[in-house]
Amino acid sequence: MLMRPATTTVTTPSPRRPFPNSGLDVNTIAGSMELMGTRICYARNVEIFGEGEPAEYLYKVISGSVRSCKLLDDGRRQVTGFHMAGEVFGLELDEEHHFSAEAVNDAIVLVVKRSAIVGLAARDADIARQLWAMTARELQRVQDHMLVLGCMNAKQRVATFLLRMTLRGSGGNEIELPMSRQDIADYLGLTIETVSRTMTQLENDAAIGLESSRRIVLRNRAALTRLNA
Amino acid sequence: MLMRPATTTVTTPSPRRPFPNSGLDVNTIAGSMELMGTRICYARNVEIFGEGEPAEYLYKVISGSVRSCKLLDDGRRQVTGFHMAGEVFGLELDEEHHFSAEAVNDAIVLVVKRSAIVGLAARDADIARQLWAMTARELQRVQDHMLVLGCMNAKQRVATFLLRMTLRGSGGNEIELPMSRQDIADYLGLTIETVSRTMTQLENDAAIGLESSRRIVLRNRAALTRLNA
DNA sequence: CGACGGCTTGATCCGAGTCAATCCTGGTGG
DNA sequence: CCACCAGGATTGACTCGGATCAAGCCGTCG
Repeated sequence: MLMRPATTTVTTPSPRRPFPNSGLDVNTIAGSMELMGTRICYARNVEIFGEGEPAEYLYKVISGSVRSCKLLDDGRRQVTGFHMAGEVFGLELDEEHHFSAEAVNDAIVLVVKRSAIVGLAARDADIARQLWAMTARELQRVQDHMLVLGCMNAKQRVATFLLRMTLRGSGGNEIELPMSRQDIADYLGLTIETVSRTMTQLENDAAIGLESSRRIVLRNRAALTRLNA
Repeated sequence: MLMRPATTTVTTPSPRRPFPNSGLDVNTIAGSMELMGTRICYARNVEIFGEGEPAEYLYKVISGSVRSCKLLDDGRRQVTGFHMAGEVFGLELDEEHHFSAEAVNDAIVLVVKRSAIVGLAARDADIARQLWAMTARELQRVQDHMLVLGCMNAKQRVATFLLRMTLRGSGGNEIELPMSRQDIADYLGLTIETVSRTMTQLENDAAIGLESSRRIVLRNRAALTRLNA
C-alpha cells in the first residue's frame, strides 16, 4: 500500500530554465504546458494516479522520476515505463487511466487539464500533431520493450536496460539509477534476486562497475551491446 | 526467408459492405481510406513491409489477417500484434518502419499514401483526432500485452490469448485461429512446444476443446478467466 | 501412394524463481 | 561518538517451469 500524497504545491513561479529538458518553448505542448499547469510535489512511492481513475490530467516530470505500472490481481506488477525530467506521461485516449503512476523518488510534476490540451488540439493542427507524436513515440518505446520481455534472457535484459538508461541520461558512461532493484525487476520481468545476481555477473565480466548499488559505470559498452545481437 | 510478394492488385470496385468491419463511413479514416487506396493481395507469409523501409503507406486489412513483428539479429522473433479484417496497421510517426508486417494467411489489404492521411489531418481536426485515437488504442493494446509477457506463466498466457481472440471474433465460444502455433508462440514469448502442450493441458482440464489444431471451443470461460486473476 | 509441413508428445536440461540467510548503508537515539 | 535498527541489496541452496532435442503423428497435396 502507498502513503497518501504529500501534495505540496510549489507556488514559486518557474524560472526561465529551471531544469534541463524543461525548456519553455511555447510552440510545443511540453513547452506551453508550463504556462497552463500547476506544480505538485510527490514524495517517493506516492501514487500520482491509479488505474481506473478518471484521466483528467496530463503530466510532465519537472524533477525526479516516475514509473507507470499495471497490477495483476495477485499483486504482481509490471512497470511499463519510467519517465524522467522533461518527459510527458499519463496521456490517455480514454476518459479513464489504464495504468497507474507513482513517484520513483521525490518528484516535482507539472499537472495540466487534459481537456485543455485536447481542446487546443481541436483548433491547432500543430498541437494535434504533437499529441499524436507523443503517443506514437511512446508506442515505439513500448514495442521495443516487448522484444526485451518476449525474447531476451536475464543478462540481455539487464544489459539492454543499462545501455538505454545511459542514453537517456547524459550519454556518458556513468548512470545514477533513480529506481530500486525491485522497480528494475518489475520493468524487466525478472525477480529482484536475478537482477542483483546479473549485475554482479556483469561486474565480474568487467562489463560494468558497481560504484554503489545505484551508481553504475559502463566499462565495456561493446560487450553489453554484443549481448542483444 | 520469405517469398516475394504476389502483388495481385484487385481491380474490381469494392461493393458497399464487402466484409464485416470494413464499413464505408467516409467520416472516419478507416472508412474514407476506401476511397483513396489501392487493394493488394498478399499470399500467406509474404512480407508487406520490412523494418527499416520507408513508411510511405498506411494499411487496412480487408480480409485475412496480418502480423507485425520485430526481429532480433540471431533470428528470434517477437510478434507484436495481429491485425484482423477492418483494422488499420503500419501507422508510423517516423519516416521509416520500426517493425515489419507479414500476411498470416492470404490477405487483401488496402494501401493508402501516408502523406495523404497526414495531409488531411493537418487540415481536418477530426481526422487528426482519429489518427491519434488509432495510435493510442494500439498503445493500450501493447501495454496490456506487456503484462502478459512480463508477469504470466504459460497457462495464463495461452488462456489470455484465447479469451482475447474470441472477443475480437464473433464473441461466441468458437474460434477459427488464422495463425500457426509458431506465430502464437512468438506472440506470447513461448516456444511452439510449450504452446502445444499448454493447449492439450487446457483440453484435459476441460477448459477448451480442440476440434482441430486451428479450431478451438471455449468450454469453461470462467476457468480461463480465473487464470489471469 | 509418398513426401512434406505443421502439430503433438516424450525425455532431459538448464536458467530463473523461490526461500532463506547475511550484508551493507544510512538514519536515529542514547 | 558509537550502538542499534530498518530497508534495500546481495548471496547461497534448492526447485521447477519452460526450453531444447528428438521422435512420431496427421492432414494435405502432388
